[in-house]
Amino acid sequence: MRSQRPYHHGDLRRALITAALEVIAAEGPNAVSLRELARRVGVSHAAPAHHFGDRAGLLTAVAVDGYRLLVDELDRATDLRDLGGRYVSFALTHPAHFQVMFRPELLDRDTPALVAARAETRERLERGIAARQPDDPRLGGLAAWSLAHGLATLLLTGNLPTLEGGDPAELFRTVCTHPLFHPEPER
Amino acid sequence: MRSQRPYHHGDLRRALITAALEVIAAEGPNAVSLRELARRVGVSHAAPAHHFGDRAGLLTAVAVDGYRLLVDELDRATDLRDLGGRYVSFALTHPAHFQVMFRPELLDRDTPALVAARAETRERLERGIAARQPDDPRLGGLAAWSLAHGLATLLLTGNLPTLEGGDPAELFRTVCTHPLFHPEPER
DNA sequence: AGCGCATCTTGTCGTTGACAAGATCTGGTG
DNA sequence: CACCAGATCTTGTCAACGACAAGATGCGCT
Repeated sequence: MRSQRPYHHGDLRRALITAALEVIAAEGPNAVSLRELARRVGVSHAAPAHHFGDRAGLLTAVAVDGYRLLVDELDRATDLRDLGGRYVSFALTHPAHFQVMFRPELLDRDTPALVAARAETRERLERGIAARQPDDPRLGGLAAWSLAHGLATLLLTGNLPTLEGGDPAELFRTVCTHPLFHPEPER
Repeated sequence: MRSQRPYHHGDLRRALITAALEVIAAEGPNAVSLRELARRVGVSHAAPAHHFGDRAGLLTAVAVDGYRLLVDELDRATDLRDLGGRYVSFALTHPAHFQVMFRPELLDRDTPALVAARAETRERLERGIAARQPDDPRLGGLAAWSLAHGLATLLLTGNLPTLEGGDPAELFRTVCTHPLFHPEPER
């Protein structure tokens, strides 16, 4: 048991990311303040700068964390629709991560770790698509990703009040097979 | 010609919104500062507060402005796919508006003008859907809106580097009819 | 002529991000 | 064991910001 407050925190980096996720979940990424995170964790106001450089550096670390979790989730998918369902489900179960991941102006977009994590995610998505659309994986990936991402975003931003509550992954599967997208809808 | 700087600006409200749109387009909504907008327009640092209350009030006004433009655009649509195409196209031609419109934590979500503008937009989308899916307009609307919104968002956030450059409305139409969404994809 | 109110200004406070310089601890080398 | 190098954290400071308060200005209406 540490007497009071040891000079070295132990795992300050991880603690700050966790605190940031709490703030983001409660009040959004804009409410994240390095000084308040430092206060929560019990260190001085300038301690975070050592680990992350600046605010963008911290949020970039959060985004990388999120991409890793998403990759783990996508790796469990059994087929393409399950892939989309897991994508939407991830967004709703990890809203704090998801929000930061797709807000480029908050991030250091060229950080190697972020570039790598994003590439890994895209690889998972394209692999899932290619298994079913070997001739045109790029366009198919765009279509599936757009639908999943749009559904997730609209749910997260509270633009679909009447439809909340159900299982998001199942909702995606339903939407995915909707006849609206058929080439000959009138039969 | 006004001598130097008349005490009353004339149309400060509009001027501030315009300045805000410039800043958002250049550096994103987080870079918007009431004081810098005041500086650009040539008024004192507290002048904006009179028109918008606070920062959220100003961004809410921007969002309302955007919803009105979007409604005007959607009203020109000839059919459902054109509707989606115009939606995606609007997002890419008015990125500043679009970003603010779907970032609820930046806005005063209960402002009557915003609620009304959002309802009007939703009405346009659902009307377009209902014309083709009279039995289940809600789910069809969700599907089409998700696809359009997801495509727009991914394009805006720079997650689709290899596909940029083409006409976004046409891209939507292509994606919309992709066989990926067919109930029996293997035929 | 003059009153009321919207509009705009000046002044101020607490908070923040960023930077600089110094204190403290840890791990490894001699 | 002595000790050093670097990683980790602290204290101090600055400019910018949002918000608020109080006062100045000018427009429109009576």
